[in-house]
Amino acid sequence: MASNAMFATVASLVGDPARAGMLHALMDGRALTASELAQVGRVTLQTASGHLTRIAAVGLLSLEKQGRHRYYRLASQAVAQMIESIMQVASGLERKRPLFVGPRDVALRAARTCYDHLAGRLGVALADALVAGGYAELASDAGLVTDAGTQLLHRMGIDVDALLARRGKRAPRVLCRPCLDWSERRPHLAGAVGAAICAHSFQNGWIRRIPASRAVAITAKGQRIFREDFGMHLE
Amino acid sequence: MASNAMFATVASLVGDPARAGMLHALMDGRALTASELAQVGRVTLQTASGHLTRIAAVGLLSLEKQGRHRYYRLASQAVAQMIESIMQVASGLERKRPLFVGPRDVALRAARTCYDHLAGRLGVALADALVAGGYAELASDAGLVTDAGTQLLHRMGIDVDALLARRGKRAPRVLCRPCLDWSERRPHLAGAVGAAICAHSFQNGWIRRIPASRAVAITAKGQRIFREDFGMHLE
DNA sequence: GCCCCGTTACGGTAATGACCGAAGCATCAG
DNA sequence: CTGATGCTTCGGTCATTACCGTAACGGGGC
Repeated sequence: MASNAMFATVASLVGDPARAGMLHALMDGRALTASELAQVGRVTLQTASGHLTRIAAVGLLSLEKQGRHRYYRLASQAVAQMIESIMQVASGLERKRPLFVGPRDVALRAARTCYDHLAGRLGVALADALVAGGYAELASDAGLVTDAGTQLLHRMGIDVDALLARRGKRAPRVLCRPCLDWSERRPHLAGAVGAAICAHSFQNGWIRRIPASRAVAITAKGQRIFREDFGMHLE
Repeated sequence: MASNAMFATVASLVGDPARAGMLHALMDGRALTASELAQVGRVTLQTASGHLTRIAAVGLLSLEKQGRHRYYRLASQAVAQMIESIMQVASGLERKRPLFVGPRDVALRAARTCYDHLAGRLGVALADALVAGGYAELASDAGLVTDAGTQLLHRMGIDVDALLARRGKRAPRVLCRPCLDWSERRPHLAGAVGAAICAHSFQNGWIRRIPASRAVAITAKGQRIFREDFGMHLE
């Protein structure tokens, strides 16, 4: 069984403030260098390096060397989902407090990535629009993309069928995972479909990353497409 | 936002071996007394009491007094899902090791509860049977119960429609959450539907709890019903 | 009244681990 | 080769915290 020891080890690895900050930063799915992670963790490079080797040794992070840089990224989707679920609990518990909202939070709340899919008001608005248009159904437990939805996505250039076939599709219907947004407290689209939409949005210049942050900005092109093609209400 | 501090606090609370053991024990969804939790955590009563008040103060546990006993239980489904996802990661990382399987593990692997639904070979077999019979569809991301499935459950005495109406049903279809089984590495049925089936199985004497464990035993009646009515292949 | 379950407090030990400075190793640029 | 950069490793300090004995206190149950 999942020995109690390993369970505690994993949790305690996440439980340190410096490491938590690093993992948090890695939640956008990209790979970051040790020095970048040292910054977000607010520790010196040596300390960060120690943390990173420990986390990687257990297997929560994977390492790829590139020249004299060493890039760390989350080892798997499972790790991302774990962090997400902890954030879920943490933000739920914090709701009592007089919730401080900084300027960086403003951008994060507007639109951000959540490992591999879109979150924030953008993510929730997208999910709402898909549901309202009959393109998707979404419950707290699970979601699915309707036939109309797969057609819409196909028109936009996302081939959902091919996507699921590549991943070893099991169900005859296109199912997807809802992900409760910690800032909006409403579900948005995650899973393979959510990831595909997010990746496609970057590729086609609908959104772009805001440097040194998980936040993303919606481009003018994106504004138009989200509004006209997806029927979204932004702001 | 979910402040980094609270995030780390929550994770570090789970990250202590004694507390991890207690939370693990609470994953069957029942409420346990402080002394029972002290036992599973392998610490004295004072130490356990300290841990418990700390966890409860943050909000991961809820307390209900009953006579001279104080029962602790997981505060919410979100907490249970968080623990589940950590277990997920931990068991995945441990797969390299020469996996020790004790006698207690045998029972756990056969059939157990996972907070509010069934897991282990029983849970997976149930999910497989529902899928094979066209009663459900299950992907790694999400799942749904088909019309045939709701009818089957209705015949067995579980009114899925009423259940979802009570919970504020949003989607026109009956969606449910898959939960990757850490011992079988295959998905089983979770969410509202999974919980309903589990509760109903207890009520009707198809299964019963094995004392001092999350494991459950399948009764003779249960054997028959699972086999004949659900078309399951047990063992 | 006494016993039981549980919390709380005090005092003390022991282990853990977070942290930084300085040195050591790679890689890249010139 | 040389210097600069990115990162790791080593050594040592310091703070945190888990843990237990002991003990007092408080309610419930009998």
